[in-house]
Amino acid sequence: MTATFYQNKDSFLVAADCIIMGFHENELNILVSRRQIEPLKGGWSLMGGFVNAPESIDEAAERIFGEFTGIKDIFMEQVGAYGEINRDLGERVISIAYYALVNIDEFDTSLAEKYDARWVRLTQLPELVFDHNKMVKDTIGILQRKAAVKPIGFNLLGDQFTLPTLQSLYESIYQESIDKRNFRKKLMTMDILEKLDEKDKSSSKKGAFYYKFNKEKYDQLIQQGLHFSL
Amino acid sequence: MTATFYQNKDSFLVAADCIIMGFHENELNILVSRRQIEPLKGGWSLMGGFVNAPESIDEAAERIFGEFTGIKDIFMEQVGAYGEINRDLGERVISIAYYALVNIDEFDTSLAEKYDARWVRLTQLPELVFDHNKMVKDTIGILQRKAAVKPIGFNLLGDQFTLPTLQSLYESIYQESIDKRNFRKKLMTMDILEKLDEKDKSSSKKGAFYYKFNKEKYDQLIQQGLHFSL
DNA sequence: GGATTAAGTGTAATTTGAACGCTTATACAA
DNA sequence: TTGTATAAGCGTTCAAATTACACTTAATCC
Repeated sequence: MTATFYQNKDSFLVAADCIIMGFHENELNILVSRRQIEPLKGGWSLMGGFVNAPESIDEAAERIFGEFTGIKDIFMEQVGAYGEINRDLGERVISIAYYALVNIDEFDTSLAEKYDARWVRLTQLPELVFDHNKMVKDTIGILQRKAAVKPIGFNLLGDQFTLPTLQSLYESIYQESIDKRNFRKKLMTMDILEKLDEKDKSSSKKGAFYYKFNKEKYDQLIQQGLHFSL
Repeated sequence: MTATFYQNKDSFLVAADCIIMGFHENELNILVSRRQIEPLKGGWSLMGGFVNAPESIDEAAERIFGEFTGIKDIFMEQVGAYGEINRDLGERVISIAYYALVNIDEFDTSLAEKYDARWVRLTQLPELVFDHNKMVKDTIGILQRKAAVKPIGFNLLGDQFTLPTLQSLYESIYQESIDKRNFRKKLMTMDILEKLDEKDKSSSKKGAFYYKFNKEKYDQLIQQGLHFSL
């Protein structure tokens, strides 16, 4: 392909880096891997790859995400573009960061092993290569702001979950503890959860009822002017 | 420069597009220009240009902003990366959008004329080339969310302004009317404005007192845990 | 000095958010 | 079988924030 309109312009390698987040044992986790190539081969890194010509940047991010996880159809949004000249020690690369929220329990670890990838607790995130720590930090900011007003947190859970689990998810997103009764009251007022008959007894003798997020009801209430807020 | 680490990877033209916003006659305005080059030469367009190799993407955006306005040191933040394959009809270009908030009255129009640029009311934005309307829409979303919790709106005003003007600024950002007394009460509670002795009599016989945003006081109060909210 | 115009001001009612402790269901051990 | 231990589940009170709402004032112009 030759330039037909824009000539004598510089061109750049463009990468997509994925901040893949999960929730496990009451903590947010991030998937990191050992970098496979030089420079900084073996360093802790986000999942990344180069954008190819025949794909959009969103598609590239989805492809890269799929390569590392085997999962399609996931909640994924752009964080932003990172374009400092020397951000990549190899050569000039502009990177577009994306974050994905996954249900860590449905996660197939076999692919991850291939890339020497592992989940690390957000609170114990190691130093990552290049500007990847900044990407993670920016992601957390987005997550904190967005989870408060959109029901994106449910992407981190299976399709049934208990209220104690949901609460601890929000506690780990906001990094602060929440009053149990106030939290439940707010949820019940919004009326977007469906209570199931089954209980999860793995973490208490009494057991906690499972709930489901009712997306149809949520959409309907939003159309009626409800504002999600947690 | 030859690739030393990353070989056989596709490279891309990268552009920066600027959503330049001002506030005039109680309305948000956006600077648009007639596109100077093919394809779609003459179409309404945001201010844009290609990123050059020796600059970061932020620097490119600042340079392009400066070329069109002559202004340095402006409030400018990234909106995001736009990377659909055919978003630019010329050839494949990945664009990083930035928005800037400027004081429209200090604006030098001579440079703008050179590029056939003009301010148009946000409510009467014409159809722009490529995905520029989407960039504007995304910017408005960011502005609405961010102006509510950070004092970025003041960038759209001169360093002195009246309360009626400030209120109408927020009304045009949120696209809804605000009660005068409640608006003032909230501002006064935050205690971040400094009342001046002078009045602006251009829009009423009584005249409205000028105020200044006190950044030092604001920073200090933020450190003490105050949350800006309007 | 009377009319016009937008600026400036306070209070009551409602809603929202924050704080707080006891009861219940179940498993497991004695 | 009874007792004990554990986390789940539940309601009320108080404070704070938000909303709704109407008259007075300063200055200009005629």
